[in-house]
Amino acid sequence: MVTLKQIAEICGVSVSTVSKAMNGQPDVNPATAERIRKVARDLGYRPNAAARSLKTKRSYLIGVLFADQINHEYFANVLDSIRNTAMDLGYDIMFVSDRVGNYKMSFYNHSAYRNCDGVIIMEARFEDPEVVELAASELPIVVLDHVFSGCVSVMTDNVASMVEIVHYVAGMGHRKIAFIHGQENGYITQKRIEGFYKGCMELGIRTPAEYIVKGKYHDPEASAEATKQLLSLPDPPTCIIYPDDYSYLGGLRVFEKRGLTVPDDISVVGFDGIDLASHLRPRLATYRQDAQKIGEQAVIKLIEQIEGPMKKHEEQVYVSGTIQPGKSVKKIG
Amino acid sequence: MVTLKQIAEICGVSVSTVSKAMNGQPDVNPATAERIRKVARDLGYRPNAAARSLKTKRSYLIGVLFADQINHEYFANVLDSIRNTAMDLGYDIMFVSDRVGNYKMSFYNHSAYRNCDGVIIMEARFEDPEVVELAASELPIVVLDHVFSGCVSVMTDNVASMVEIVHYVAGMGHRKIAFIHGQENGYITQKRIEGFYKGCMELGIRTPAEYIVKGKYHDPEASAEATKQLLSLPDPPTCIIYPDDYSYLGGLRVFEKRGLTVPDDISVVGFDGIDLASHLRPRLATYRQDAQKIGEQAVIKLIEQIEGPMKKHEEQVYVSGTIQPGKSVKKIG
DNA sequence: CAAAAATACGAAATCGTTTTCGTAATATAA
DNA sequence: TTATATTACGAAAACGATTTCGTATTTTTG
Repeated sequence: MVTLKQIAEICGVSVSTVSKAMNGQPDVNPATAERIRKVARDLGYRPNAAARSLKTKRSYLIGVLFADQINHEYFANVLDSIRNTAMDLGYDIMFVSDRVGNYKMSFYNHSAYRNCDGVIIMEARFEDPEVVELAASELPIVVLDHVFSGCVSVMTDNVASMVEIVHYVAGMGHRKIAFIHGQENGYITQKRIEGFYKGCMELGIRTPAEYIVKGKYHDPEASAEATKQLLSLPDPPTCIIYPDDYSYLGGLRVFEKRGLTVPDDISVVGFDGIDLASHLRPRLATYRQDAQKIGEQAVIKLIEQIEGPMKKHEEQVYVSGTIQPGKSVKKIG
Repeated sequence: MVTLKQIAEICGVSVSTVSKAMNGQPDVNPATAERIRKVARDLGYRPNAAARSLKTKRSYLIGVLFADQINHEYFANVLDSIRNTAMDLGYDIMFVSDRVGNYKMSFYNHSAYRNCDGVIIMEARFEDPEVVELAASELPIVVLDHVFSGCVSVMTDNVASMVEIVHYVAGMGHRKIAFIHGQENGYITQKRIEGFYKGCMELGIRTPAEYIVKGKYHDPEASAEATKQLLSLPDPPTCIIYPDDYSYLGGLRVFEKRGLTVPDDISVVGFDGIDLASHLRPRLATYRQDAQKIGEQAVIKLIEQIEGPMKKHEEQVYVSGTIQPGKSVKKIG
């Protein structure tokens, strides 16, 4: 491994000067600096992150907290965007776990142990005391799809998105609109339910309580159950909004079994706007969350806290998505 | 930040002794060690990865090279397994990219810069000189779905899996079996094509060249194209094997448009065995790759090279998958 | 031309660990 | 009891960088 010291010896200067030359410090003769850099290049010098981090207390490492939805296309897309943006801005991404081998280590301790400059909390059990500890720590944090006091949050405006969906569906003539929502304890679920009500209210649509049933995100089984429930209502809905695109597969299954065709017999809308939705026939109408931008904002807002004058603070960043029409909603009335 | 020095002062011992106590070295009085550890615990001491790594040349960090298929369910599952296994064994996972900010840095240099103890290459452009450089470096490497000389590879036995699929399909009475394969330049594609031929050969099935058409992995569009091509053959196949489960969606679309029903009019088989396959109706018959085990083996084999007596070497590790029947193949004849 | 300012560099401390080697104190063996 | 072995600890060097501060030299200014 080639070190600054070796370069210094070859160039006949001190280690300090080499360091400065490599970092583009002003107090080194341009000619000398160039000579040093050339030698460094020729020798294949590369800095040592550990040494640098030890001295500067900056690791250029961003921790990412990811519980288990890694195989969810939407989250995967966000993660990918986080990775790309971080890379663009000179940071690396590391997963933060709650232990190191047999040794138990809280999320916060783990992040600190690795000298992470900040952490993005995406997809975690937000009530977990360890997650709360992390959020409340002095580390710069960005949370996705949740709000922690004192932290920056980045997410789709869930109220607005549901309002949009309701408007879209109502615009197609539907009045009997059902909503299968995700886990009730989640922040975004609350907001989406709120948005659903709001949309209905704005349009003067009276929605019976039975039209709002609980399901689970990314879970076709749960959606299948909920769908059956809705279909067996004395006055079933003409349109069902699913927790997300993927879980709609459960509903689809039920329709097929009962000989119902989408959208002729029943209209449906998803959420997320993953590629899957556009490969289904009929194309699934959905609300496309801008995963790319959400990941981007997460990183930008995190680095802002790390490098900028504005330290850790509370802020909500909403990234707008868009209705992606599709053919799964029938025009009626 | 609590350091060994502070603990040493409080306990009235030297830094060396504290270090030894924390690491369970034998040359420290058990009573003293316990006393030190208690103080450390009370103070919330946590080691500093950078300092440790700088001194020991071991980072307990595994680099993962991931080009862009992160939103592919199969890869996501492998990644998840890698993450879990690494965590179990005391390692962290970091993505390795080919630059740091504006500064271009090869995959190898990046891995070395971060002191990665080893790198798992999953899903990369294997012909990329930088990937080749990384594979050829002194760093312990494990490659997935590809073979590099001098490196450990972990993958499904692609020949055997295709043979199994052909046997399965033939066992259902099919003789006219088509295969849409992925990108031809890939190692696994070659192997799968080989397996397909082998299976047909073993069963004395004469497959016309037109039954083997090229498509792309994870790409429904390409599969749609290939499917059309197959269906318009004078003597079309009774069963089509797709590059993977996801890309089958493209085929499905074509069938629906033409009014063909699976499996009554046409039988199909996928590859991967992702959850999606089991949520489709009819359930898609597929070859389930054991993503969990592949990830596990990748990490185990990597750490074996890092810690074990057996240094970097060449080895092929095959993880067997299983046929997952489904209802998409009709019993005929 | 003298004084002040700017330039270019180096010595040395430091970051938080680990590890080697030396040594006093104690325990064991002869 | 003396010689030897063991135990328990510490001093100090090292890992590879960054950074502060001091200083000799050169340049600018009045």
